[in-house]
Amino acid sequence: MLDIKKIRENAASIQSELSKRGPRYSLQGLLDKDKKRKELLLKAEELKAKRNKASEEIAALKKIKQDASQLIQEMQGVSAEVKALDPEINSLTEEINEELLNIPNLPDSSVPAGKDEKDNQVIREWGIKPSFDFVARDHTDVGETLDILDFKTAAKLSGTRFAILKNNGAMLERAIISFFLDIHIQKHGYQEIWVPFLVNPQSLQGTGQLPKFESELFKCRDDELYLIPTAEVPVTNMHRDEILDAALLPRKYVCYTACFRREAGSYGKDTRGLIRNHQFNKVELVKFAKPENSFQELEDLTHDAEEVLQLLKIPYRVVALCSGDLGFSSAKTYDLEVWMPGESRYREISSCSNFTDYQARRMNIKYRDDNKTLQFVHTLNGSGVAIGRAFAAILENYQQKDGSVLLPEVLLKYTNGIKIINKA
RNA sequence: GGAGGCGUCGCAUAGUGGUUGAGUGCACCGGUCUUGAAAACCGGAGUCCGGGCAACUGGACCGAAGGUUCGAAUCCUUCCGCCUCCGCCA
Repeated sequence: MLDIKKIRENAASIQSELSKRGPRYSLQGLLDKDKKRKELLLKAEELKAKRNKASEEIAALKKIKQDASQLIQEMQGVSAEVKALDPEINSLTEEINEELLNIPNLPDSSVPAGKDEKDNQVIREWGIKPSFDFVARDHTDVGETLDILDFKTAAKLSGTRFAILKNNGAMLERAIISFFLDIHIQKHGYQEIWVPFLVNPQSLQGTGQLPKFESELFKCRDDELYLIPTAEVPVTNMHRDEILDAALLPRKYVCYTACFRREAGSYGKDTRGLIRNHQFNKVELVKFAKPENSFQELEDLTHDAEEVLQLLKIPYRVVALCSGDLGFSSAKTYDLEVWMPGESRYREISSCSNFTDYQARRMNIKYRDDNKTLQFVHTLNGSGVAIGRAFAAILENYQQKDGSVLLPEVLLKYTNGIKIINKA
């Protein structure tokens, strides 16, 4: 969340930065409540100071066995006043907090201004789009023909937007996961971590999914637990309420998890194939960084994610999200988009963001700076990268005229030497 | 699911209604001593929210929320978390 002190001091400029996101987030109600709360707080604290002092006097009087009944009577009145004020202050505090939780992060000044995804900026492109002497098919078509993807049976088990991977398809999914993990662990120096796929509401509030986006989450009926929409949630929350050792920053984690999203509101969109499923696999990169380095860390993290696509030799581009398309908690985001020949378009496969101190403030994650002052860390994360979409991209970019799919060379050591997927 | 135990300032602990402005040990920071270090000794240190140009100063915080009281780490209620044992189980 944003710092209430900064909002108080720079209301106008923060308001204008917020409005770059598009929908109006008004700070006025917040400021009014804050002012009211401060007045009441001052009053209550004065009363409490008075009471604390009198309590000492009463104790002293009782010790020498003198009568304190007049003071006690007086303090009964003071305590009654306090008892009236405190709940009012508490409910104002709660309301203020609630409003703060619903205000998104401020876009960084380097973020291109814009309304929606059409205003996103292509930063760079990599690779050569494959050319085929036949009509390229989409991954659903390719996968079903090879009997490695089965959406019909998945629908029987769970409904739409689920997939079953079969035969060498299941094997390929596993190979991609292992390959991504190994690159980030061995080459990029991330620490491997394995986490729960179910988390409590507090964790989701920490990273920003709650309270505003509950409808996107799968929730357990009998327990206060949610299925994670991304590994970002458990991994970032590992350090909730902690003071991190400055010498160990940046901390870099890589984590494979399944991810679960309700995709409410995306009815009719990408209903086919692997692109937008309720359950998908992802290898996630998460960093905790010092504020002065966080934007450089974002560049590095983005390059780390890009490298797995380069190694797979899949063409992609890097896009800077504009202010209107930015995620709720993010100050700056680069999307990686892979080329999908079957659709003749780019598809998002990774999203790399710097959340600055927004999540850290929600989660209370700090470190001591060079002056030994406590500061909030900056948190970052990015997909490195989504497995299902990488699977789809491989099928489309590596498809052959006869319907088979060649496998990227770098995967050979993970596929038990299988170089090509043919119909079983 | 059943029974029992426990949640105190980074860690470990003391503390059952009023000098608790939460003690002690370890760890931490500064100093003395030392060629340097260790040890020893001396001293200092928490977080959050306010007021003040500042020195400084008010309030809150002992898992959480309520309650009793002039006054709560301490008493009462509810909740949460952790541990141990039993049951069930991959």
